[in-house]
Amino acid sequence: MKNESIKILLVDDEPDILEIVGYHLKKEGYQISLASNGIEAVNKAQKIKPHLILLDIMMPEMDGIEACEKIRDLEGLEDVVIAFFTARGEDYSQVAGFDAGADDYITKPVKPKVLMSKVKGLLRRLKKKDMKSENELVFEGIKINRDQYYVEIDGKQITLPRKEFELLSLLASTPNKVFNREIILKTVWGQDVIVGGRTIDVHVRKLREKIGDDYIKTIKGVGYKFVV
Amino acid sequence: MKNESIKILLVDDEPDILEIVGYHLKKEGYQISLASNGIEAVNKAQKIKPHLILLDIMMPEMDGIEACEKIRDLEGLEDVVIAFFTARGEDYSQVAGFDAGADDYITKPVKPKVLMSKVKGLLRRLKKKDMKSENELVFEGIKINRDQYYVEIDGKQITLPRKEFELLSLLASTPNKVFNREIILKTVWGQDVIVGGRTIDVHVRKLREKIGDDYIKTIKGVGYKFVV
DNA sequence: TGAGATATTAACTTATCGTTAACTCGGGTC
DNA sequence: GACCCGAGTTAACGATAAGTTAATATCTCA
Repeated sequence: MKNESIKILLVDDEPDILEIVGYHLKKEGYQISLASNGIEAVNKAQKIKPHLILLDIMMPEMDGIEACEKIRDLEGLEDVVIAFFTARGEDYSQVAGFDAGADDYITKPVKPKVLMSKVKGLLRRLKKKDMKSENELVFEGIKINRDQYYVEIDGKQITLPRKEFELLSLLASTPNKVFNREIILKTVWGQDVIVGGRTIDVHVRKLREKIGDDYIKTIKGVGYKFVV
Repeated sequence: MKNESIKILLVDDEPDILEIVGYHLKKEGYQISLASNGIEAVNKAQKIKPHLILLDIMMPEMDGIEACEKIRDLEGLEDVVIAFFTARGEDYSQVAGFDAGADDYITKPVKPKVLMSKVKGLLRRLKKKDMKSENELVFEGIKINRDQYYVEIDGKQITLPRKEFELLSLLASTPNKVFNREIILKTVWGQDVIVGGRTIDVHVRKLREKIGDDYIKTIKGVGYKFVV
């Protein structure tokens, strides 16, 4: 996931903090939203579904702990990463924070560089989670999941043998692009494997047998392509 | 979670440190494992799946930063808490450490009392997470409890030997994901353990014997996956 | 240390997958 | 229409991955 598609919600009642921290985060390309109290934070979190929330504890209206609990209960925000800002010496115990569902603590004042790498670290967890489900190609009527090694046709799950799966996977990776035999061989079979001239055809046929004739189209004299 | 069931991996190239810090941690009841360089650290982390790793930065073979990155990428260790030991004045910047995925820093020399409360603080995060899921994977007809090391099939409790349990545990940790033999070996057996080609199969067979044939599916030429 | 449990290996079987070979089909060209 | 070429089709064969079993090694714990 690129920084540009990552949303961070920054919550603090001191405008100075919002400005300076926001500035640094924006410079890295993150999408920043701001809130200056707990109620606002909960509302914005609900609305924009951020990936990461940096939450001051001491705030008017609703403090960070309470906001954190509320946010954790919101629909669709189970996976958001929440970190508390605490001024060094504030006597809120970290225990309360972790109990409320925080993932980390950042002590103010914080050097920009340290902040940035903390943020990166926190987002790392997120990325891993995302990657899990990211390996999925979804088209009308067909879904290809590379992790789970299965294909779903009109909602029915089927399992393909390895070569067939890899062939389909390759073609579907860029729909409509024609892959010539050479490229297919190199990618699915490997650099220097020598196979007969009809091998690919046979696999294509077996594939079509299983997923239907509609998805793989032959371009005579050129190669094959995946169409939706 | 009780201290007795918490595993801490302690990594430092100075035997003195290992001994003294290890002593204090043991006194608190934690399970301690030791390593004296980065490579060893990665291997042990893989194998014993500690909850917390205290990692020296300056080490021969592989430094702490690199080890930290490697560990973060291991299967099933996404949630381990990692803290760096740094000698005061060492010029490794904290930024590099956080970038590598560290959760905290501890500056050597450290007073036992301070160390203990740091450790407790770090483990607090863990507790929170653990309480959430109680480390229990629940599916239709099967329940896997990693803390208590037991499996329940249709309400009947069974006990699995270690390897079988870990294998099941790994597969079930992300249902439907296909784990290839390499990953399975690395995770269940450890980095560089060399075993014959049929070892995994045999364990799978024994597992299926006990939990039934329905949960573990073979994807020929790829690996195994857990299905519900 | 020794018994019982657990893990690994070896040797063999089975099933599935990948490939080939031989044949067919169809469109384009002379 | 005869010929050619690229692709489709089919079944059969061989390779390879996984299953199975029993024997052996290793670990664990009293």
